[in-house]
Amino acid sequence: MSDTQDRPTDEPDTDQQLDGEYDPETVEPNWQQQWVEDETYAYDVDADTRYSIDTPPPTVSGNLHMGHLYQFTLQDFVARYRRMKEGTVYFPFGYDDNGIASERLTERELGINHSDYERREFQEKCRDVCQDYEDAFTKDIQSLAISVDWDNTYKTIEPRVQRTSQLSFLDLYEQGREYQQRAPTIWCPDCETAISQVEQEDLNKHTKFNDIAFDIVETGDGSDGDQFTISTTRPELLPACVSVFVHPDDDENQHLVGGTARVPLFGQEVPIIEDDRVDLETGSGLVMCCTFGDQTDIEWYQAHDLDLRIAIDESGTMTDVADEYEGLTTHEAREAIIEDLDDAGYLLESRDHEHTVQVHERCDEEVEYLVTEQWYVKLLDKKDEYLEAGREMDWFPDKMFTRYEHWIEGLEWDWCISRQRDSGIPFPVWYCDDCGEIIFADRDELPVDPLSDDPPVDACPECGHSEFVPEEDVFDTWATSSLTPLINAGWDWDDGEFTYDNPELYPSNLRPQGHDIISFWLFHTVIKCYEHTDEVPFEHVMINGMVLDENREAMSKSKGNVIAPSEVLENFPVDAARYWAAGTSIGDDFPYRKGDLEAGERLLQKLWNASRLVDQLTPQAGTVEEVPETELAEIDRWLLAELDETVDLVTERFENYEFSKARTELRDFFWSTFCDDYLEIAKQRLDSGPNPSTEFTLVRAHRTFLKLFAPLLPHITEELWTRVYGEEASVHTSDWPTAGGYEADLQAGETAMAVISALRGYKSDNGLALNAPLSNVKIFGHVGEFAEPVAEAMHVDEIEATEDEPEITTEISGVDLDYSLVGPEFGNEVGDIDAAIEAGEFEVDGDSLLVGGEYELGADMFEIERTRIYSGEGQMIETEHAVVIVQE
RNA sequence: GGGUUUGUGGUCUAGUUCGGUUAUGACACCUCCUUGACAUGGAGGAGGCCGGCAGUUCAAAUCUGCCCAAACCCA
Repeated sequence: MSDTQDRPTDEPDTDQQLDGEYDPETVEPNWQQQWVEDETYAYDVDADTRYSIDTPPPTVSGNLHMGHLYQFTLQDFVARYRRMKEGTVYFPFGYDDNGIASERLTERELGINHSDYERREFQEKCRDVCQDYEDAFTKDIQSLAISVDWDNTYKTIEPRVQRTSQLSFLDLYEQGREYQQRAPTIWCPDCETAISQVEQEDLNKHTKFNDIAFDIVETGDGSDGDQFTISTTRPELLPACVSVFVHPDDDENQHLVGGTARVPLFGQEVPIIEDDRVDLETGSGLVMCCTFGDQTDIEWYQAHDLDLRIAIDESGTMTDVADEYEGLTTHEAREAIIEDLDDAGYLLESRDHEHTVQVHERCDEEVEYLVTEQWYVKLLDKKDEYLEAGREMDWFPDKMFTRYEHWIEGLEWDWCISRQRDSGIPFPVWYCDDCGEIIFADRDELPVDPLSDDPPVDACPECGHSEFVPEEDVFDTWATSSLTPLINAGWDWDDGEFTYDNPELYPSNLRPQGHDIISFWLFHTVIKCYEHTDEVPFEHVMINGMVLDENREAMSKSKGNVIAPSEVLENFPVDAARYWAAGTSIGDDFPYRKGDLEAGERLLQKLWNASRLVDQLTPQAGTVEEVPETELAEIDRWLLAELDETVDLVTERFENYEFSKARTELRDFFWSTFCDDYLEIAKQRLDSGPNPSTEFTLVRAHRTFLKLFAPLLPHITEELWTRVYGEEASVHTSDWPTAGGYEADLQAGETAMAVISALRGYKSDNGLALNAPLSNVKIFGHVGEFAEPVAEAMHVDEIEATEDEPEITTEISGVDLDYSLVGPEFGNEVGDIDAAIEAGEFEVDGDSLLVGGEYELGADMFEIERTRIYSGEGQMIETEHAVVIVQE
């Protein structure tokens, strides 16, 4: 590392030149601290224009990973661009710390179980554990230069958010969008709570497929019968068996339908019924129905009005229905029952089997289906409306809308929002102990906890009874996190109506999030906000992909391929990591790539060195005077005109969240046009004394580059902005650049740059130093006023440029056809034309081309390809639009 | 099992909406060059016929169909 970097950053000195190498190790942490101290990213309520981002609040469940780094960096590109473009940005930060994830973290961290504590006590422990993680997380986010406004943060467990969440519950109930029902529910026996459809996922498990004999009590048609076989993976459900099903096409077992069977060991007699939902391919073709083993059991239970036999309780323990097995866990009961079946001669076979089971995504425990009383939000009756709501938002990339669409189309359950957990936001609800009437909290009193607060009435309005039972359940965590746009806008209830602290923040401009939670966070947010406000919560939705390892595989602890951000940042500057993150196509999964980090590091070095040169060439950089366009030298105007195009292009890229293209196009223009070409020219022009036109151009271009790079590379641009120009205000709060309306002969410029490039190649090929003089160069082509700059940059003594044809002999070597014109005109004769040209059977006749004596092609359809032969002094080089003759 | 998305040189990627001449760029690789901002630089080179097959067309990476592979979502 350089030892010349001990300059204090708080004393900008415009006269002091940049020197040495860029030292991100000290520069980056300095600025991160400075930005937080200066509140550089504070939201300005009074600004005329603004942009708001509904930041995803991470669940507090562990440490920062690459996904966080990637996702928050993408959001930060938008935030920084918009802050410069619009003036101010609302970029808050939240922690989602009220759900099962943080409960399980607390249990893990402290080695405790929630059921051993009072709810209050356990909640306190959760808060403490979460607080530590949140503090560490905040530091991490700051060290990534995420430009969050740290004055606007929230936690989903804090009282203000609890109030919002309970308010939402009451409003949806009043609108008739919620109901309470006792029904089969998806249940996690490990977490001991109801869960919703989205929280379950598939898992392949090894298990045993058991063939069990059932005694026939009587057959359906009175024929003889002794036993039949049922294949099941879940023998512990035998006590809950309420019927046996036969498929209508199952000829072999048709005689059983209408009969009765006896369940082994438990003895209950159950009906044998016909139903086409039986899977003929699996097992014996006969299936037992238990209340409940899976969703089909629920359907059968409802369709055939079967008995209810509940053999498993909330904790996955066998009930008294299981007779002697009562008190065993389901796993223990399974073992015991198989053994006893075997002893009794009812177990015919037990074989290995692999199948897919539904598990709770948080703990991988197999779900059960229990009949319990739960609260639901209605979804199924408004699918079409919610689809339409999704269409009202702009999706980036738009293909991600399909996921939202399919999720809604596939919905089969209303949303169960009650959870039997400790850490969460309570339902603001009590029940009359006598008649069961539901008593809701007053909106003005929220937040309430029915476990410690009294209901708002002394007597039941229905029956007059004065004893009440509190609702003990808490909300599903998504019931609260689906309100983030409203939390950000300060949605509240005051004086009999809904209000906003910051009405300008709703709807939000942008919802950024991963594609994995479209069906969780995005869907639930859209429907809840839509029901509360009658409008969709977002203008744009930006969906990011997942971070993969270098072999394009998902990072996971079990694969051991997880890369920690801290590991990356030990070896690379944050700006380099951001350069990598900008390499994505939005929505696609994105591999970690060391090469990109290295390329980012090189760009930082290039930017630093180019800035050093600009700084050296323009001693008065901070105070350079604007030169009117009419007084600018042609070459300077050309650079500024090219820059205009890049400004427009990069702006459009940011508007469309095309960070990868913004990065590539900006880098290319900066590196090849500005550094390779223009700086070389400027260097020579300023060599011969002061030149206001070039100095102004250098400064204008350089300042523009710093701004364009600022969203992607916030540290180095800030450092240069301050040091080169002595600016006191941050580059990140400066205005986004706009095109200056410069006009120049871009075609001539392009040709001239190609000539420079060709001369550079000539010198390289001929073993000459780049600064070696060339005595004479002739350019045949349109380079306008740029011959002189070319001569300066390439150290040419004498240069001549002419648009005349070069004084060389040519030989026709072929014909290039414009197939977009020739094709439609000649159709399937194109093959003949090609063949004739190939055979040399063509001649030029004035403006047209005669081919094979048969076809006549117009002037716009072809171009004659010539080989140039030069035998004069010097050497000929060809570029696309010019021929150059060089003499050393 | 169904659906969605993706499949371009060793790696990553542009181009695919509205088919059209030599398929873009970066990283890695090879050769040459100490040039006074930068060797984390510059010049040059090799490497792909666009997952596979079939079709439409004068013309297909680009359109259609089928197949294969991967990821995700849902059964």
